[in-house]
Amino acid sequence: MTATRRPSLVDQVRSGLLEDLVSGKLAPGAKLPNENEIGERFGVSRATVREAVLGLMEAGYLARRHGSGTYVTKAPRSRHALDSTVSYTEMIREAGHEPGVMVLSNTVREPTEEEAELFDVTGTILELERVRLADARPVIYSRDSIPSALIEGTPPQAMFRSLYAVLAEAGHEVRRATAELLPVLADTKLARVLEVKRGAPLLHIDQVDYDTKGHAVMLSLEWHVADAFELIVNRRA
Amino acid sequence: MTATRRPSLVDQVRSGLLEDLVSGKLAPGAKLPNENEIGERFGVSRATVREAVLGLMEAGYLARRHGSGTYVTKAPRSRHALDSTVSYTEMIREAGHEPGVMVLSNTVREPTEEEAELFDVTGTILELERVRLADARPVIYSRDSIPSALIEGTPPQAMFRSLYAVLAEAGHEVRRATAELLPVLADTKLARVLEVKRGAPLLHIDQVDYDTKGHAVMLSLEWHVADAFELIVNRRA
DNA sequence: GAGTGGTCTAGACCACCGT
DNA sequence: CGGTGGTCTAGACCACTCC
Repeated sequence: MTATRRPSLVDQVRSGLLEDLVSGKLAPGAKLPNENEIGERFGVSRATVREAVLGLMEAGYLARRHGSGTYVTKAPRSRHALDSTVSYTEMIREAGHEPGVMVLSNTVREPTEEEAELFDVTGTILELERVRLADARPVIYSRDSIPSALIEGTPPQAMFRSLYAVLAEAGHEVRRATAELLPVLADTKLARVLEVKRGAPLLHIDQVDYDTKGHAVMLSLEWHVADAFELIVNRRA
Repeated sequence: MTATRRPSLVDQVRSGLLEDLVSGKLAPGAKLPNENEIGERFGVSRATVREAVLGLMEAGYLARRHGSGTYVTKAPRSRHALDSTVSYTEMIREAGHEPGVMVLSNTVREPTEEEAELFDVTGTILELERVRLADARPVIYSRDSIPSALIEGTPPQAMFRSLYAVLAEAGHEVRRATAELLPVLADTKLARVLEVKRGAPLLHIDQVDYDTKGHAVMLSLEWHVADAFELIVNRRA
């Protein structure tokens, strides 16, 4: 259905300002009008302007300086940042490569002890073993586990699409995730599926995805080829 | 001086709620009073309550459900998350280890091409080569570069403390940072200083720190021992 | 001192959840 | 339907920056 909702006033102001940014009407380093003037332009209150600006600040486009003004950031936002996207398909595409997926296995099995503890629901686990491709080159090997109960009725061929889309359609949209990072060496199996040498450096990511209600809905074990694409993390004090 | 500033009302409400959380008065899964009641309790308006709750949501303690209520998150917040701290000293301490630092070198030199482009100021670069310890075990080797102009007048012995503290005192408090992650293998030098085998897996982090004005103030090249402590990244959709 | 963002209020109406 | 969070307003005063 993808209900077409009226964008909030905050959204409208944010989009309006963003348009000025990408069109170049507001160049990097330029100073924005003050908050009252922006409010007049869009016909909204100052509180609404502030929330819109806050969003653009978090996205890295703007910087506020108390007592001075609001300015356009010089350094453009880093794409495919690890902390602001959860979809690797998107990440690969934004890095300028053609994303692809190869399904190695698709099984239903009993939960492991770790999974039984992690997931609130009981029952079997659907495990998907895949290799992601960037321009036909293997870049990520992953083993994803989802409780079968969460995606009952989803046709098997849907598994070839994004698991996030599958979960969202089943009413379990992923809102946030926790990822643990660990550098490892490629063993024989990983070397084969990722087409690297045995002992090559890989980044292992152990990730748990949570839906809007805060329930764990997917466990992902991933191994990333070292130089496939830049993995960026934005850190804040 | 560390000016003692009156905490804002938002801070007071956030602290008050946080106290209930850590004391267990509000158990995981419990439902909070509605926003008007919280406002009455602290004597503030609903907007103030909402901003405080927003902070606790971003920190992962609370979850709001439209039309239902605000609830205490079940999974406790992961400590030493890579995206919410920039100080490794803190990270090591929170992981339950005694942090330590060994300074390998402390030199002043001309900027590299990359540094000249990155930093807004000109002049020489102060480079600090260090090994961080957790309970006397080497866990991170780092090479930090700061434009000398930014920390003029800082006594040399200050370099043994946190560089973030040094920068903050010089009026360049670090607000955010961008980190690029890359799994690598230990070469001979890294193996020696980190006391691991040659070819051992390491996590290389290439980080740029920015101050409140958005200017780059420090460039850090780091190599982390694989299993020293868990590196977590919180991701949001 | 003039102008900016930072904080806060009191109230209104809307959208969603559960009974 | 009542209760919850989601959005928004109009106005006030404070804190900081810069001339």
